Amino acid sequence: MGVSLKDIAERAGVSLATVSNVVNGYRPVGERTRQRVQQAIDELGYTPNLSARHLRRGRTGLIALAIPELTNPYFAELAEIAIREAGRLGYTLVMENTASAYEAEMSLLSGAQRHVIDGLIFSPVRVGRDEVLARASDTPLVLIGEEVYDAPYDHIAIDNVAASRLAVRHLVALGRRRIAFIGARVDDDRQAAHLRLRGYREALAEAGLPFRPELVAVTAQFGRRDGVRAMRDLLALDEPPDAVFGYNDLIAIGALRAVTEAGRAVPADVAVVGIDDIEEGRFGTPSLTTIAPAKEEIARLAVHRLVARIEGTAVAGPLTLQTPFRLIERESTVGAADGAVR
Amino acid sequence: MGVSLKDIAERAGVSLATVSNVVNGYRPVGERTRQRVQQAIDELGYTPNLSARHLRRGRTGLIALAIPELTNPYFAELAEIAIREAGRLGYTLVMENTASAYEAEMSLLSGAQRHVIDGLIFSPVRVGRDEVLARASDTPLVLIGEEVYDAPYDHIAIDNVAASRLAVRHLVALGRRRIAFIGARVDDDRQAAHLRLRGYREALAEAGLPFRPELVAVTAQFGRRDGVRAMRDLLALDEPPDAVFGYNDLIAIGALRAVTEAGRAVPADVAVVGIDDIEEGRFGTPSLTTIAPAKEEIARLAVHRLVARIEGTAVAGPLTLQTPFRLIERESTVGAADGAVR
DNA sequence: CTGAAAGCGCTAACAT
DNA sequence: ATGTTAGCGCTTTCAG
Repeated sequence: MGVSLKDIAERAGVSLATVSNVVNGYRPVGERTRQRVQQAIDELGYTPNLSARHLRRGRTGLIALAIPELTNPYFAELAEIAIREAGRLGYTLVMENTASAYEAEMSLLSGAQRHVIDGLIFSPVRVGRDEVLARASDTPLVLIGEEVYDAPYDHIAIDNVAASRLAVRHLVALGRRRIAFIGARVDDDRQAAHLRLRGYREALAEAGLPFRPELVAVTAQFGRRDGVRAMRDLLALDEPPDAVFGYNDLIAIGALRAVTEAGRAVPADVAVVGIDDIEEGRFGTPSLTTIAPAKEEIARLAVHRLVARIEGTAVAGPLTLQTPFRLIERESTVGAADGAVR
Repeated sequence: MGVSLKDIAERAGVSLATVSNVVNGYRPVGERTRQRVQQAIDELGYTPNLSARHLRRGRTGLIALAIPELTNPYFAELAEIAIREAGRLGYTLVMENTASAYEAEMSLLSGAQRHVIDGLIFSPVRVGRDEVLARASDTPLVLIGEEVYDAPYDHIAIDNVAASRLAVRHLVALGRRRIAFIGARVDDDRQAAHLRLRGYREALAEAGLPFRPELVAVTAQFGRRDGVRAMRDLLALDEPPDAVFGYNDLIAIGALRAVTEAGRAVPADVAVVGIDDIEEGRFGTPSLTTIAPAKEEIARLAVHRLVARIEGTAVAGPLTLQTPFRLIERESTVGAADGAVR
């Protein structure tokens, strides 16, 4: 073992409690005592044993961020911010990879990690409102990304319907008439894919454009490959689309690849827009027009809310927080301007 | 608090030790006793308190993966595998973001996380041989990615010199004569960038091509933007390169973007190759030729070696393990073939 | 402002 | 095969 509180107490000639108070600052400590203790700490190189602290406090200092995949840059960017914020608040963040699997999501949700984590930030994919409501665990939970109506949990996300509307309006404004949507499993109306589809339909309706089911492509996952496949199918239609709105940037990037492979021009023949504003989209050719969510804010809010719940701090404001987003126009819809990467 | 061992012991009418043995299996337990205990566990919904276990065992069950940035897809892919492997071995992996900062790397190396993590997998960027050798902490350490000669630690990486040689030979074989290299801080000869530069020079020498200092571009970081900037400079030369070898895929992707922006053709005017085989490179236009390291093997080896050191298991084999790699030819060097994404 | 001591839940050494 | 118990290092009453 290393240096413990006891060692410091002996060295400084004070009690355990006093050392603890110097370290934690719960109670005032006399200036001279404090200095002696601090000196002993420095000399012996003391670091608190967190396991002991956690055992005593009944908390572990660990919070989990459960996401479908770390290799989706959107989640990697989110995770990077969340890790930093958690650290600032004295917590360590661990990543849980659900791989979009129902079992993994349920396991996390129902508290398989009790005694391991103090709280959970969860981005559900397969699990819906019913499962969240039925949850038995009392581990604090913050939801991100998905809409789970009326659940008694904090929920942080962009307004998916409005964001999608904005994306599609942009395509409409460019004069596109046959606008396709590529998303995943839209049959399940609890999912964000459904909300984004709804925004898509609303924007079409606003513009007086008909909704054409054949222009909606369903994918199994949310990756680049899914976008490629779906786009190939769309291009094979008798009347292929002149624009595509992808559920996320990865799907949109896949679509971009498929259009280019097919020898058609972006945006001349097909304009493409996604959601997420991942860095990859800024540097591709063509660069990708996208809806940029306030990732910094989402991650920061999620961590702070969760920590507040864990520590029992009063939390003001509604459970559901909608974070801002904006349209970033790039080459995939408006073509190359000065040619510079933004 | 929740349900503890004691609660189970009372319910099942046995001692604490017996319950512990049912849970951990250290000692044999009679079949009937086991069943009674198991039933109590199920009924009361017991999960072990890890803080207590860790306090008692003197270990936390946490290992850290310290990388320069999670948003570099190479590291995200590595992390995803490492998280999975750690979980299989009963450990939880936490990510430490050094942001390529010297202080952050030193802090981790010198054991600021003592009592928090049982071991560290570390991908150094700023820190070199001297710092690693001077390390005082006794937390087990496994190095990945960088060459730190003669340090008494496990080290897992590809042969950077050989990998670079392979990449540049490929460009030579395509008939390129003015081959540039884009890397970071090559002045420091302890870094991988230096090794990759050496491989580059060796391949040039083999081919009887002169080494031209003006064709070596130095970047501050390892991102796409760095690649763009460096490539712009290279293109501004009186005699611009006809091929570029990027330190990693992100830099190569930035270079790709710069070439395209400048209105030149890839690979006709400039061929581009990187290292890492990140998924992004497979779906860009043009797709990126790259050296693919065995990421699965690197991550798996790193975790297993580290856990072996933590648990004091005898570890066979040398400290330094070189993992395989291979060249993947794509459009950025050989042009579009059938147009299909691999 | 400081000290003494209980006890968080668990594992492992020692008994039986 | 099972029981008893010390003690890991810390925080936090309760005393002084």
